[in-house]
Formats: sequence, structure tokens, C-alpha cells
Amino acid sequence: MRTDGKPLVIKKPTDVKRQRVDGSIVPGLEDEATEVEHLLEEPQSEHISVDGVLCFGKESIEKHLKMEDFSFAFDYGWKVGCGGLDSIHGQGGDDLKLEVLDGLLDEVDEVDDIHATNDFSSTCEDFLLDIEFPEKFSELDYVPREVSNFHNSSSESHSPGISGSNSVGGISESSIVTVQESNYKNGVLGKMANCDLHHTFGSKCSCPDPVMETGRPSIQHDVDFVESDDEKPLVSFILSNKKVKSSVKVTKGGTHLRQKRVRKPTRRYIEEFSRNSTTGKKCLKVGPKEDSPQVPETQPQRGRPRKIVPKLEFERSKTACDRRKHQRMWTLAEVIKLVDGIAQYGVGRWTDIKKLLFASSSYRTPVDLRDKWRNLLRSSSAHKHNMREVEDNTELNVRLLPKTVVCRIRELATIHPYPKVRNSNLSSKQLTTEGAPVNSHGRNLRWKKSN
DNA sequence: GTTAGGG
DNA sequence: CCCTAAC
Repeated sequence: MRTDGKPLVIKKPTDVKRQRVDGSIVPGLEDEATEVEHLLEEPQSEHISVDGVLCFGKESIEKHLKMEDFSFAFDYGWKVGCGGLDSIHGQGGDDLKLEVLDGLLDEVDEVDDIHATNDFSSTCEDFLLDIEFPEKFSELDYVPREVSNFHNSSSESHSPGISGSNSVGGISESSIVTVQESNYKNGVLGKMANCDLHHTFGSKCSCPDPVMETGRPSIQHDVDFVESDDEKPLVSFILSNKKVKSSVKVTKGGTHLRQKRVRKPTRRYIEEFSRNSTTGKKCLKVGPKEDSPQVPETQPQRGRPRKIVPKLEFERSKTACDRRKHQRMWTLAEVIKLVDGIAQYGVGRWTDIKKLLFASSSYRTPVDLRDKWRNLLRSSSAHKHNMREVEDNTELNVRLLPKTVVCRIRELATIHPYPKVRNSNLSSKQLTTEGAPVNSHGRNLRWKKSN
């Protein structure tokens, strides 16, 4: 409801789509409807161009589409016989809607863990049960729009109550339909919905940047806009990750939109998006992923399951400088000490070397020793191939080391081949000269300290 | 907790 | 130097 008492009257259907109040953007009802519909549907199109979408509001996407771990639910109801949303929006929004649709479908394809088919179908099942449709949801008598692309993407699952209001004439009063989908991994739906919002309204969206709101309940933007139409469809729409709620209510007096807070996109999404945008590849496959390399649910997980640590994007933007805050250059004495330690204890006993030789150097961890040794091996290995340059003190770090130290490193390298820096002359050996067993990867197996 | 390996 | 999986 507008509080100023001056309802806006918008005549063009496309303009009805959004009104800016309080800096927020109100999605048009039909867009909402489209969104809802397509979240419930299975991508079918083989190849959908999303040119308009990807370029459209790109920044907004990156900034605003920040949703992870979102479970998602719709809660929308409508009044039937009111002429539906079609009467409100007419055909004007179809183009935009298609773009939104395409974007959504691409999202579907991009995200790893989406189980579009199964989950959607199950969702639709629930949906049907809740609202007691006389027919199966997907079989409802939806009349597709004139645009052929709709067929490509998803004409089947269009919500009849919203976009095809005439087809649900059997429902005479508003029904509240709740579709709860908590099984979604990585909150695909939430992401999609969010994406959709900003895909759709990115160009006009001037609302405050809603990024980085992970895990918190959403801010609710109240946005009003007035429909010129007499009918009063009611669409409310809940995005919930623990009750994140958005609702759009369209009444005669106006529309109430409570816009969810947006989450940052997943890391994968960002990578995918940037990859596609940089390579100029804007056509993403939608539908059955025949050769898609990213089908995580079917990939056998090797080894210990990774912890799912929600990584925030700004964590990735740490500079290399920030990452190496405590860098301390290795001195020649330290290197010699390390070489001595390795000669004495062997490769791999980094804690021993640390305790015995670097006890006073608290800043040198066993991992540091290991890394340094790895670098020394790498350098000395390269040194072998570029002897001249090294002797001329041109390129490598090893150049700063005395020849004797370099020779010792190389000698130790042959004795204790480090994985992946193994010397060719030792590649066939299965035992080191100390008799330390080497596993199939060339790794020294741990041996007793009494050795 | 330690180590390997990748970044 | 940091991170993480594997052990």
C-alpha cells in the first residue's frame, strides 16, 4: 500500500512490472509468476541463448546474487476468475520474461547440485496435493504464450493459476500453496530466484546492495505499486532459508513486496559466470546434461568428504600480500641447517628436524621446512638443466646458495626423492638408500624414529 | 597431530 | 606461506 495516498496508475503492462519505492524494485507479478513457475519446472531446452540476460545487469548479478544454502519455498495464492495476471501484464512483459526465463534455466544448468527433475517433480507433487488440483499439475490446461521459446524452456509447468488463469477456473477462491523444498543442496532455488530478481531488475535496481547477508533473515523492503487493473490477484512468495520471507501482494490499491535479502552467489557460480562471460560463451546448455563435467551427485567422492565450508567471496579477494603476512626469508644458515637435518633424519621427518634443528626458530614450522625443501629441490632440479645460468647467477634462487650447498641438495635429492621432484635416475628405485620404503607415489612412508 | 600436495 | 586432504 502506498502511504502517500497517491497511487500510481500505470497503463502500459510492461511498466506495471516494477515501481521503485524505498529504493527497491518491485518485480512485476508476471515476472514473479514466471519465476515461480520455472522454479518448479524441469529444464528442457537444449540450448538457450541468454545473451540478453547475461549482459543485463551483470554487475548486479555478481553483487546481489549471493545466496547459498537456501532452502526455498513458495507460498503464493491467487484469486481466480479475476482475469489473472494476464490481464494485468498482457504481452508486454513476454520478452523480458523470456530473458528471465532463460537466465533461470541457465542457472539451473550451472549449479552443480540441482536435481531438477526429481526435486521439481516431487515439489510439484506436493504442490498438487496441497492445492488439490483436479488434475496433475503438469497436465493442467496451460495455454502457452505465443512465443515459441516458451516451449523450448518450459511450457509444461507453467503455473496455471498465474499465467494461465483461465485454466484454473475450478479454483474459485484464493488458495495458499506452499511448496517447501528443503532438499536443495546449495540453495539452487534460492539462488535462482535471487538471480532472477536481479537479472530482471538489475538495470533499474537501485536498492541498496544487499550482499553479504549470509545466514541472516532477510530485510524486508516494502514496496507498493498500484495496479490499474481492477482485479486483485494475490501473489505471495516465500524464500526461506530459515524463514526468509518475501511476499508480493497485489491488491486493488497496490502491491506489497517484501523482498528478501539477497545472498552472494556461490563461488562456483561466480567462476562459472566469469568463465562464460570472458569466453564469450553465453549460450549455456539447459536440459539434460549429457556431457556436463559437473554432475556432482553422480561423481564418486574420493577420499574424505570435504567439509562444506561456506566461503565468502571477499575471502577470496585476499591479495597475495595478505596471504603471506608472516613471510620470512630463509637465510643461508637456515638452508644449511635444513639440509643437514634432512641428511641426518631423512626427508619427511619434518617435525623431528624442526624440533632438533629449528627449535629456536619458532617461525619455522615443519610445513615450512617441507616447503622449503620442496622449493630447494625444485630449484636445484632446474639448476641441473640450466647450469650455466645458475653459475652466472641469473635466474634461480639457488644462485644465492653456495655451490657446496647446492651440491648437497642435489645429492640429498637423489637420496631422498621428493614426490614430483624426483630425479630421473632414481625413478626406478623403490627404496631409498636409507631403506626407507617408498610407496607407489614415491612418497616415503613413515619410519620409526629409531632408524 | 603430521605430512603431502596444490595453490 | 596457506589451505586442505589423507593418514
